Amino acid sequence: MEPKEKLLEHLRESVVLTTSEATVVLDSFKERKLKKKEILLFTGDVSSHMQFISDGCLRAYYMDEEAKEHVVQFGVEGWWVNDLYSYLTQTPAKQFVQALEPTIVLQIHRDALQGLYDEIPAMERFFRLKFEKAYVSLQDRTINAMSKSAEERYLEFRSKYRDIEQRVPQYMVASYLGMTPEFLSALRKNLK
Amino acid sequence: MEPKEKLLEHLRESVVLTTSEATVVLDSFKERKLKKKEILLFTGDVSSHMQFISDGCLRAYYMDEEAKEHVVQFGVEGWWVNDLYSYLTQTPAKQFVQALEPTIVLQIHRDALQGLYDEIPAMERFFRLKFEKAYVSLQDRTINAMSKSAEERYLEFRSKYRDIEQRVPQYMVASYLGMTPEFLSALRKNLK
DNA sequence: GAATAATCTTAAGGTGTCTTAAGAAAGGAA
DNA sequence: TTCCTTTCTTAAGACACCTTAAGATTATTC
Repeated sequence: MEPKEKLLEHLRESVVLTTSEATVVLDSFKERKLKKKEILLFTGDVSSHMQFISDGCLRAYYMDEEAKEHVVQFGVEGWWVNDLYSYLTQTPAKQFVQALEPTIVLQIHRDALQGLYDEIPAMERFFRLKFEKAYVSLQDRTINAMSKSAEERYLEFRSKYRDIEQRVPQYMVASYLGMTPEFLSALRKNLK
Repeated sequence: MEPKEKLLEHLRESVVLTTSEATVVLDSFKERKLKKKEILLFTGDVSSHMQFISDGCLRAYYMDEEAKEHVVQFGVEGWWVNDLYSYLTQTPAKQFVQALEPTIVLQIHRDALQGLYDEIPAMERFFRLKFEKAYVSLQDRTINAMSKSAEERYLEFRSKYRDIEQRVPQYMVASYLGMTPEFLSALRKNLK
């Protein structure tokens, strides 16, 4: 399926759009292709687009003071990725966003999106709903991160995102789950 | 200041409301007073209201399998509290919401809020913006919880929410930060 | 298909945080 | 004021998870 078809289908899972609204919306997005390992957003740049993943897989991560990477988020087809803090506050990003596979994203500039919010109420509703859900699932992750053991977190991740586990390196999963790759490796051994 | 005045001021920090819109909005909220320790939402109940805190202080928490409490969130004047998962999915709440002081909240039923979304686009915008910000700050908390030491988390909490630290028992702060009260106590001793 | 890079595993020793148990201090109710 | 409840502290021993370092696999590139 074409990237923009995917996006439209994705939007219509949550809100109602007329044909003419759909045209306006889709025309606001530009396609961007990324090679494996290519970086979509660099630390220090200001994020100025929202990005819908049409194909492929990305991660958002940051480097701490000791230059260690921490994976904040994965994204696959049908998800949105960004350094949202940078996007919302227009300050330099603290995160990188990087393709882990050949990837296609659809980007909309924040000015254009602001225009859509004013013109097409369904778009404002779409993002209101999107953020509500995102908040709830992030809260779930936070609670897990703080109160569950490494093994429990891994098992939950595996049952929830089996597809992602198979597509990304194990050390990135470890990082996403807040443990060392060595510990995850040992833990996995014990499971079998 | 009157509860509804506070709410209106709060809304107008983010969006524009005409006088007549303001009236419609405020009429949709009902005031509810809570005594210290009173419970606003019980585990097992379905959350059907969004709640704005006009005065006082609350916490949201859940009990794990071993009957230990985990504080998910604090809220003071000008914040919103809820078990959002229960509210959004209309399933039984996993969290309690409890007043930690004599508290006044303004509640709006989800059906009424849905009506406002349809009638008054500024309200949809308000919550879109609210959830964007909430998501970003929760993400910050998640990153901290996963990658920082107990001491760092506590110091950050203290500098960010000094007011809350002074209003709630220390063991609840420990729980919110994902550590035991004993450890927080020891940690604080070392700081001086 | 060889060479190089990326990823995963193993293991020993260390540290941060928890558990348990007890007592001390502070707060609220009568 | 006094009593009872809630909250906070102290300390010893335990354990989950980390660090470091090295070698073993598996992918990627030319």
